[in-house]
Amino acid sequence: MLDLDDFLPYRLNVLAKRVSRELARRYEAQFGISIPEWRVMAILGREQPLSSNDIVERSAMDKAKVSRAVTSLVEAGLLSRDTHPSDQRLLRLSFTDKGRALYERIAPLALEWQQRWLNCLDDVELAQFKALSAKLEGQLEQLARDVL
Amino acid sequence: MLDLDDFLPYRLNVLAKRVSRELARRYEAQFGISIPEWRVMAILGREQPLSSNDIVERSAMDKAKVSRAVTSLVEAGLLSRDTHPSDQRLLRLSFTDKGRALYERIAPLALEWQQRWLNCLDDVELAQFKALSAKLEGQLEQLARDVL
DNA sequence: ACCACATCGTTTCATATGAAACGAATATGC
DNA sequence: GCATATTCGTTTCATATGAAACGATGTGGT
Repeated sequence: MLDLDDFLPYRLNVLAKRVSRELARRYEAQFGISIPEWRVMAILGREQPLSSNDIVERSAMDKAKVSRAVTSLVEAGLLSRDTHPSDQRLLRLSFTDKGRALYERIAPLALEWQQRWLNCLDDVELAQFKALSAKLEGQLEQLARDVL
Repeated sequence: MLDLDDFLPYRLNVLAKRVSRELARRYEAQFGISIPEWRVMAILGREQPLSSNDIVERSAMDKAKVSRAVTSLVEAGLLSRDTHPSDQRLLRLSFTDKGRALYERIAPLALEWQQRWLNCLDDVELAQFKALSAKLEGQLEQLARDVL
């Protein structure tokens, strides 16, 4: 029989939504930044400058969402949006000083929060969980391809 | 440094969203039913009749969402919505014949799909994954409570 | 009996979402 | 070169979302 509490797609959704809610509560309250905006920041924290499309590829967000997040961040003075010199369709997104400063304040807090969350698992368990998640994601891609 | 690909809240969200998308594709295409609607059906499949509030408690959905899903299902002729005899605030929701028939068609397919997804893990791995998910969810509740 | 308060489900409202249409810029085929 | 197709990012549009207001019903205290 189908028991929703044992149906993994459902369980995962509940878990993921709760994590998001907890995190969003902190981002938004303390820094006035939404989750999509924070994702853009996090990606730029690793690599800069990037086009919107680069961010779409690295973020699993659709381009409309990225476009809106970028617009907000530019309006908030956190990102600069220049056009690529040799291809005017592309943006060149990078932190302003203010943006980088904010990133450097948030990133450690996000990691620290994650740490507090994950410390209910030991190292082996955490590694297992990540590995199994990756397997499940891989399998999902298989199934998605089969349908097409 | 913060690497989004290694940031579990993000990874979980991506995974959960992809699973939902895959499942929704099947529910909606084949049965004309949304995920919130399907959740209501799944809960009623286990226990009947229930009030909207019962479903809220069992489903991790907010009451507005449940209300809308129930309305759709009633309009589609899949649920009957009677009022509780001794407390007129409560609904008594149960399957119509058509609703039960649909449930009995979908449930095995959902389980079978889950089966195909999860068969990338062996039994031990699956048990581990579920146990670790549960731990993470428990810890999340702890952290949420600390903030309040 | 009455009044204040709580509970149930619906509805309203402001916001978030993503698919698709779009305009601008570039690449490709002929 | 020029017409066509493709890519990039924005905007539009229809829908989904959840917090809060709401009306209806019940409960409890006096």
